[in-house]
Amino acid sequence: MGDRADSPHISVLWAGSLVRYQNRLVWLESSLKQMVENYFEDITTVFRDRSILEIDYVVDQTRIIGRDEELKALAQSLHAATKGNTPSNCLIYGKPGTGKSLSAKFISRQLTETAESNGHSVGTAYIDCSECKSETDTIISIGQKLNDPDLSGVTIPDTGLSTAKYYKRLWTILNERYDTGIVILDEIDRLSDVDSVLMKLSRAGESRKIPDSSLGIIGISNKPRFHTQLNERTKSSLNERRHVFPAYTADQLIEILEARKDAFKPETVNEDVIPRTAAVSAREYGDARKAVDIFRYTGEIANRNESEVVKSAYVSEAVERAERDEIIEVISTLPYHSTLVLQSAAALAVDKQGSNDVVTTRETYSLYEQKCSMEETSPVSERRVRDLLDEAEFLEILQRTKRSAGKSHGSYTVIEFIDQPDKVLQACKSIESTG
DNA sequence: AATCCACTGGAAACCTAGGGCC
DNA sequence: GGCCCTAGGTTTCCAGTGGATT
Repeated sequence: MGDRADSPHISVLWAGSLVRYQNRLVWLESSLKQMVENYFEDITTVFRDRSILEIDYVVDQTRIIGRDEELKALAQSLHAATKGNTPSNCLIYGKPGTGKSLSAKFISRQLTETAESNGHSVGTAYIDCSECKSETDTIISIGQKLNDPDLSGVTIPDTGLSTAKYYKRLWTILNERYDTGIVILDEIDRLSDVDSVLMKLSRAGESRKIPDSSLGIIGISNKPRFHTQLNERTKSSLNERRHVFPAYTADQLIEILEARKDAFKPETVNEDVIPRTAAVSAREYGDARKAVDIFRYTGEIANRNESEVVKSAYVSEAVERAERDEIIEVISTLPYHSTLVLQSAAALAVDKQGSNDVVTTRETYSLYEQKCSMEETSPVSERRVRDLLDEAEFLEILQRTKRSAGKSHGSYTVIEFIDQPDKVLQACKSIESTG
């Protein structure tokens, strides 16, 4: 034990140097704080709560701005379900951003609550058909959303069963759990076997597959002529009511944007920003989603310019950015070879801008083959490329028209871009660079 | 009105991957 | 473990088409 550190003399010395050392540390720390710039402290932001400008944010749980008439009409079609009876099937049409999905979700929630207070159970399944394109996938999703294995006694595995078995399990779930099931099929036109799905769902009740339950379908599409694609038997068994959602007016857009103004700090949004954003959006699209996007971008531009207020001068740049992001969003969902094909077609279109020359499938394919050899990937067949172009046409990136060159020259297809081809080209490249 | 031909798009089949059921 | 199921991407094949020209 007689350790040196135990001797009182040395302990005092140690303690003294320790105190000096600690003081020195404190001094160092405080001077460091003065020297190191805190990059977060200097950021000026006009936002108070940006999440209010996310499209899914629900501003008001009790209503949807500008859609009172449409909600009333939907309620009319569905009201039978509040008393445990079979509701009418509905098809909702309207351009993007006209509040179709929001309204369908809103009304089905209200329906569930009202039915519950009447002592009836309603189950709702919201399906985004752009994410489950096949019939089986759709039925799986519906089943999984409505199911509770403890109550129904069945499970819905992700794969492995035949389509017929998935249907059977869905009927069991409906019988065991609900008086009424509501299936919302958003972007229903993306569904490849739409006739088969609608036919089986709409006939489930009459064919006594679900004797203890009933089923209502709400289809949502932005293609006004969607129902003409359905075959006659589907149409007659669906027997749907159609609801058309008009584009928002400038006044309604103003109201929508005003309701989200709290996303910004008080007094940061100049008076003319909202009317200008609403006017631009109403003139070109009547699309609330885009209007909200543009509104958010004006704030981001203000931040980037280190401005403490959002000025109406930022609106046109915000519009451009919204358009660019929209193209990028669409293209980024496409498979790799699809972007190569689009890039080829867009490059040709840019090249030929201003001339009378047109872009054809054949030329696009040749350029695409060259691109593939540069990228060291093997090209898909020309037939497959026609399908990829078909998909791009469906997504409204481009449109095609068939022409004939006459006797001994055959026919060909002309590809034209709906937006400026250089924007498509830029979008493809930006996706490529981000991986 | 008949002709001609490059191109289109439907159909079938193939392949791989993933998974449940008995 | 063997048999069953489906999705989704792809290739191969080929009948049909459009419209300027003859």
